[in-house]
Amino acid sequence: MSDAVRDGEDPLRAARRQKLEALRELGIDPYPVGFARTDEAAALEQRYAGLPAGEETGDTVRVAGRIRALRNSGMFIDLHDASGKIQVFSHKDHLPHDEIAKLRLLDIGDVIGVEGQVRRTPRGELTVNATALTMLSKALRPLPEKYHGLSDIELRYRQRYVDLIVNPESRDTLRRRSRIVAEMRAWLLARGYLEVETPMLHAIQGGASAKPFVTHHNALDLDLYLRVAPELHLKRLLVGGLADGVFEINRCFRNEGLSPRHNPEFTSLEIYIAYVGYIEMMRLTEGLLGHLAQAVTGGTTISYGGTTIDLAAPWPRRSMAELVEQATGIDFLALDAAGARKAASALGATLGAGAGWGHSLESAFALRVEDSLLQPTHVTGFPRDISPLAKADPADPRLVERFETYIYGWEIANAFSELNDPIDQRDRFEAQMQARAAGDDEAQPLDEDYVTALEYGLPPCGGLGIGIDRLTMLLTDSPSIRDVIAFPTMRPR
RNA sequence: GAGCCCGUAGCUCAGCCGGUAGAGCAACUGACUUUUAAUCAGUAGGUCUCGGGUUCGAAUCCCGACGGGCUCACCA
Repeated sequence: MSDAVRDGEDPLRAARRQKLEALRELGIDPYPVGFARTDEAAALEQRYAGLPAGEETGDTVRVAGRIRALRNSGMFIDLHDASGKIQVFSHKDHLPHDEIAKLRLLDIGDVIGVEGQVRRTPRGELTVNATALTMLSKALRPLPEKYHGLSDIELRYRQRYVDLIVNPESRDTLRRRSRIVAEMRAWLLARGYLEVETPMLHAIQGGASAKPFVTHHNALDLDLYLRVAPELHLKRLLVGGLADGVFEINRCFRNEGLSPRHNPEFTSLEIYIAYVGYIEMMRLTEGLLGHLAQAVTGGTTISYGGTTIDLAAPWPRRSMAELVEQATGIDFLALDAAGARKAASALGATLGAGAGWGHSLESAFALRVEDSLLQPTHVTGFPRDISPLAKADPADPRLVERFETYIYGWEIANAFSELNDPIDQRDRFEAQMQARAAGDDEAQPLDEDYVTALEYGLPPCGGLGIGIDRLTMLLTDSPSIRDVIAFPTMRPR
């Protein structure tokens, strides 16, 4: 009896441990260094696409991957690498006797290297006739069932490595996410914008209305916030003239509830471009998202959850008040703060202590309009009191030059003409401080240094933020944000 | 934070108006040897998430905890 069995280890793992020991007794290192492979599965499939069934080539290749299936006692092996599948044929006609004996020590899940000649079987499967098998990594745990795979949602997220091995859709989604970020970066760099990195650890939270995570720096004996947004630092770089357009693609952290559309850490693009206003940012949004859809799905018409969404530019621009009036018959622009509050409450809104006219309008919008904006729509006319970093609308002091782009009822982009008047900015911060004192713990505190930066002169600029996780959900038709995050936040088990 | 639902073998699932568990795949033993969800015969594998309660008896009913999903609230 092996140690494993004696220790009460699960018998499936014990069997594999015994095979591991058997390999070692044969003088085989089950975890050797490297393997000089010549080809990936997909490359072979492509190169030998014209090879007729039943034909042998005599071309020797070396492939490597994970055993996903063993048939006929190991005579046929499905070997999967990152590019695809290649079949391995282990027959005594090609393999020495002692190699054939080693087949008994192989398990589904093992990573092996194979040298052999390429052929296509009479049944049409591209195959490597193995002349040598090399154990590259012995797997001690069994893989999930071959047909249904791993469908337990919790296990898929907790053990993403298993999910990725057995579920091609999971691999595809995360690869598309990578592609989205790469294409986004390339598209922005091609337009001359500078990619930068700004602090994750903030002494003062700012840049968004959200609850932060707090951490502590020991040497400085200082509480720090994980950033809720990079906005204020990016605009400082614009003040400094580092470039006329700067962007950052990076993580933000918000200490809020989890849901199929919220993960405590998420990735956003934020970009600030000097000498343009929010209208230009609409065009940028349309251009960027259209390009990404094209790159990832091959077109600008996508399908999400059975809904067809047309991303072809231009997208309609509608003001928040107009949309709310259309949906409810209530013209918030004709109401004062008290009237708006009453109207929003009548629609079912629960408004906090410090809620003003803008909060009421926004609540009405969220309750009655948001979900209906399935096709891309730029929503403009945002209230000033919920937009402390946006430039006022010259035509209506209650509003700012801001828009949010809604797709499938979700806020996908948020942009404005950035407020660069340091005196106005200080007033806005002070209003936020009052809201904070009144109980709004998401109101943004005054960032004295940011105001100082504005006093040196921030060029007029447009800013834009896009949530990459939700965008990826849309472009990959993923029902949960956890599907597009490799390791979503989970409660420890 | 609230409501609803879920948790049975490594995986996918049956069993759930109470009588202490089954299948397929995976594993093991053997057969077969051009298969591809290989096939055939056999074997083994379970604190039924955990803790209480009701009961002669609980996977099953009740309560609580833990973990997960969805919805709502907060938010992107």
